Amino acid sequence: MDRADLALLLALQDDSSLSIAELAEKVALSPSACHRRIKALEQDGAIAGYGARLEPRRLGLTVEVFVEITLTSQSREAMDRFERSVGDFDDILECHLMSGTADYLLRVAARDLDHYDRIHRECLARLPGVSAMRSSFSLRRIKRMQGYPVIQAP
Amino acid sequence: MDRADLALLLALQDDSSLSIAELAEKVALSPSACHRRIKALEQDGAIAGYGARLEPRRLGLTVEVFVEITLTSQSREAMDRFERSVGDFDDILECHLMSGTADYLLRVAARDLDHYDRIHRECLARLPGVSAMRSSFSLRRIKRMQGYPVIQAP
DNA sequence: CATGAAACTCGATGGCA
DNA sequence: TGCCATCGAGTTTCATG
Repeated sequence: MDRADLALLLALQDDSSLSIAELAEKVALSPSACHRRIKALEQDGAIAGYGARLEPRRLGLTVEVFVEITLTSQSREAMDRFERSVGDFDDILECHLMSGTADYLLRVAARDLDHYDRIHRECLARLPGVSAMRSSFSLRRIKRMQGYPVIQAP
Repeated sequence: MDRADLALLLALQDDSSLSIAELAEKVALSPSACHRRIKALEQDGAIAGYGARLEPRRLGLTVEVFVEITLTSQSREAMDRFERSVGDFDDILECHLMSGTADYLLRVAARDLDHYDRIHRECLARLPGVSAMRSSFSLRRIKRMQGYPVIQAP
């Protein structure tokens, strides 16, 4: 994974609709070398896939929520059960096991507050072993996540 | 924006490397109709772009942090200054203006704790008008954000 | 006027030097 | 590894309901 690979990853993360020729120019590589490296990065797993970035507002999603969750028990079984359950609900977009006071951080999107209320009752409230739940609403998105920084190890 | 458009958005968000023919089959549309609708959705802004999903571990990023920030003042000027500053730092991947106790939620990724410490000093500490900052570390990613749910309005 | 089919063109792919 | 030929897919056009 050299400098050219990192440049490729950065360019592809930013815009994967570029043609091989355009990419090749950006990273100062021959088109064929470019093509081979991309295939290698895909096989390697560095590139997990390709997707369209959708505008949530255009999907009618006006509410974005971060939910901090504390479990009643931090036993291995309780956490396993909780994590398996998280996978079952499509309304939970993202989930992290966290350090600090809360145990988990969830991310949820909804059409409006009514819809979020429904998700809260039908999905979040059904997660097993939850002792406390704190929802924080995003009032406005200042900066959108476009991907991860691609930096060279020092 | 009818049912077929939503199905298209969902499919493209999930995997934009599909061919038009494959997409057309998925959404039960003719390839040409499929092509036209995608172009329309791109122009419409529903599709903001296309990108590769990179695996942060493969980029050497082992640390992912959510940072809650409180400002000293909630005046329009203070918030504007803060938000403009957020845009200047590439290390800040995402930023939301939040309801509740904290004012802003930031998302940061780093190679390791040393690296995060450096980001903390050279980037986060330089944000203007910050009165309190609380970092929560993601110990493990349970569920990855693949995009937004595409649902039909009721 | 919107839709589907077919021709065309361009870029991705694989083999070769 | 770079170049070229091939093939397949995206794009445009035209004909049709």
